[in-house]
Amino acid sequence: MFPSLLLRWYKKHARTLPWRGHHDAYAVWVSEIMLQQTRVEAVIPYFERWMDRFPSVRALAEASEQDVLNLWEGLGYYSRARNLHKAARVIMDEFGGQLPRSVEALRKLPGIGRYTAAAIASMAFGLDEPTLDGNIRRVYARIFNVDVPADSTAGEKLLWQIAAENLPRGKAGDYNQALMDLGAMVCLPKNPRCESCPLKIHCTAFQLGVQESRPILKPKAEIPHHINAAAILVGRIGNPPIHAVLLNQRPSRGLLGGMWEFPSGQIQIAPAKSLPKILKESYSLNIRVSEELMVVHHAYTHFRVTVHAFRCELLSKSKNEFLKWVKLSELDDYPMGKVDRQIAQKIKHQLESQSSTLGKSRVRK
DNA sequence: AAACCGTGGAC
DNA sequence: TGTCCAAGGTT
Repeated sequence: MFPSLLLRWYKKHARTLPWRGHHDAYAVWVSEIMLQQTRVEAVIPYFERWMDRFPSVRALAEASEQDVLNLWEGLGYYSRARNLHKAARVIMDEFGGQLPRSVEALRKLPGIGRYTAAAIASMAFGLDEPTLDGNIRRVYARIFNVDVPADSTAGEKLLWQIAAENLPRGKAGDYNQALMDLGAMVCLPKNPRCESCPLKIHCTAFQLGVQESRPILKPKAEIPHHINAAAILVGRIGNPPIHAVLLNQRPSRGLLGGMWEFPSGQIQIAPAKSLPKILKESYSLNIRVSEELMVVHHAYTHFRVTVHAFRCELLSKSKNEFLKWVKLSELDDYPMGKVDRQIAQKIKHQLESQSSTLGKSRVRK
């Protein structure tokens, strides 16, 4: 029925994307991981840089995690990068550098779930595997007017079944991508372009005029708002002494795992007063607050945060193994989340303009 | 099952 | 301006 209509539409309207036509399973894999919860436009420059720097499974496996996270900085969901890195080493060790050619084996690799395994299997290996992502879920929920929550257990089961039943044999790769292109360009979440949709005559939700309210999704929990305080400790290291700042490496699990940050903590109120106590408890750092440098607002997926960044003075040395003095000139080599990168940039500019002013005044005399 | 995990663009 | 949400996976 509609699969052949969709494939015909796809031949004419398929997007030209850097990872299409690669027929290199590694490129397909990298692109699928990057595309998880991330828009095509955001992925393209990262994909190009990645394939340039890590052109093969071997190149990725031999890289350091620091290098991997640096290339990923700004894309978000950093466990994807760490899992990609881990999986590359598994593929070298257990599969001789070649991706396994079955969904079962692919799914055992870290970072590859049901969707990604089927996407790689169908697109890179030509296997008859149906898949389901946010686009395909929306397209099917409209065509078949699915009226149970699409993100519930029952809804997911039904939609995966629909995906399997409608899969044209021998064309799964193109078909899966066609569904996603349709979802991204025509069957949009809001204001879908139904009049130019090749499947409108088959779309139950469109016939009933309820396409805007499909898929039905479960209500989302409210997100909390936190207040954080961060300490900017400036020192001098090396000979001749160069400006450096004290950074902390976050634990490998959880938010911004493995990334670097300015020592910080969550507080209730009165950030300047609370900061010394927090740093004492969390990092064994004895500090005195000197001045407030900046305030940063940021929205993560599950909470919002307001960060107060303070210039501070170190009162005694700390032995915390996760803390490190980093030269301003080497700040870019340390992967950070957006908030800390913003703070780092500001500190860098401030100290650079300071030292250049001092330099000029010295020259004058 | 529900919570957790980033960022940026569109409206 | 706040809200939604985008080629999901893990715990």
